[in-house]
Amino acid sequence: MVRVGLTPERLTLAGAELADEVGFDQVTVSALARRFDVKVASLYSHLKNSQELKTRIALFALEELADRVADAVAGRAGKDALAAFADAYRDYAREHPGRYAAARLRLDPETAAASAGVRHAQMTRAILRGYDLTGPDQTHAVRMLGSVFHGYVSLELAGGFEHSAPDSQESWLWIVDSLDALLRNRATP
Amino acid sequence: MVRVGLTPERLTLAGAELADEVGFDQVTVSALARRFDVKVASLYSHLKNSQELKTRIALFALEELADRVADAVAGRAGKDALAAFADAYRDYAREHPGRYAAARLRLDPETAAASAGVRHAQMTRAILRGYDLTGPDQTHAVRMLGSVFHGYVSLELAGGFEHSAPDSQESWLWIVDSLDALLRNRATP
DNA sequence: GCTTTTGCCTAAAGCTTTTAGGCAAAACGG
DNA sequence: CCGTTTTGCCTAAAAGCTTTAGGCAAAAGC
Repeated sequence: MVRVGLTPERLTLAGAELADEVGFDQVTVSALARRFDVKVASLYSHLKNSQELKTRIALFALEELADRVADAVAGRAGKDALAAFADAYRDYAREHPGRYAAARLRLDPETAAASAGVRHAQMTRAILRGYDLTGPDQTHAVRMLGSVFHGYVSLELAGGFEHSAPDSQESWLWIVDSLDALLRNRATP
Repeated sequence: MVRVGLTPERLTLAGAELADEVGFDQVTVSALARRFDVKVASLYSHLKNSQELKTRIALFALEELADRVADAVAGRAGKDALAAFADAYRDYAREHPGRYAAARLRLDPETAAASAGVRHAQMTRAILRGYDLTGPDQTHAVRMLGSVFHGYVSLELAGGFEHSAPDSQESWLWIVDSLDALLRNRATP
């Protein structure tokens, strides 16, 4: 009986990889056990249940994505920062579709409050510092940016823009451009 | 042995209702059988498999949503049409979260091409007739509108805007307003 | 080196999907 | 109206996923 050295962390990472390969909702405790070549029940010493596995992958993905975004926007401002933010988001989703899907898992409020989701919100607000938006306008803008980026990436991943011209990349640039113009127009004089 | 009168149509509708109650991914052949108080295997005379059930619900939802949107935008133009389109979309998602999730199911290309998804694209383009966009700009705009509306609705359904001011409704109006302005700015002179 | 802890195991129950084959109710045809 | 065909729901059963309980041996601690 050789010990493989399972830990919640290793299981989470392997789960994230599995998610990217087969899709987040195909991530099961069974599939993970196969991947480590151990019996299914063995994983239950490290995970409370299947839900915990998914939550852990979600938190991991949120963190990883937040790190990437932070890296991308560091030292940038204005439209430059906006584009870097948008690209970081989109690139992550394309490189790691399963993890991206995981990051969208609905977390219970306490878990969400303790997650890197908070950093995401902060960084979005930071982007908007370049645009002089005041009061509720800032929140509206945060919500709009979140919606556009999430919406676009999720439609793109679903293959929505695959079989039609122009290229998705062009639309992406057009949209980022438009958002920049929109935010500048909304700026308080 | 009383016959209940199962048909693919009744199963689809019941599946849609079930989706709204418990979430689209909790819709199972088993749950549906329980709802009709018949044995699970009985449903397999009417459905090829679980996937077909889900696809049927998705197609049903797409159709229903397209009907609603068509109704909402009929006789309107410009910003008025844009707002009606947006609201129809959002209201459907809030009234029928499970069906809305179903409508986002990834369909294989042929199924998608034969679905009401085509009408959705046409109606989005129709909205843009009020904004004099030419060539690729129109496609970019279609993609952006789809992204914003889908993104917002999906974040809202996930509870993303629940515990913070200002009210979600205000942001929604702000966003529709902003999109209208954006599209007017993009119009070719 | 001996004890305690830990990690992976077997066993088993419950749920979902799916296929195969059976029997009785409904529909059809004379 | 009765006999035949079709249809609809049934039982049975296999295979996969989740989860719990209890066991044994490897690793860690003294």
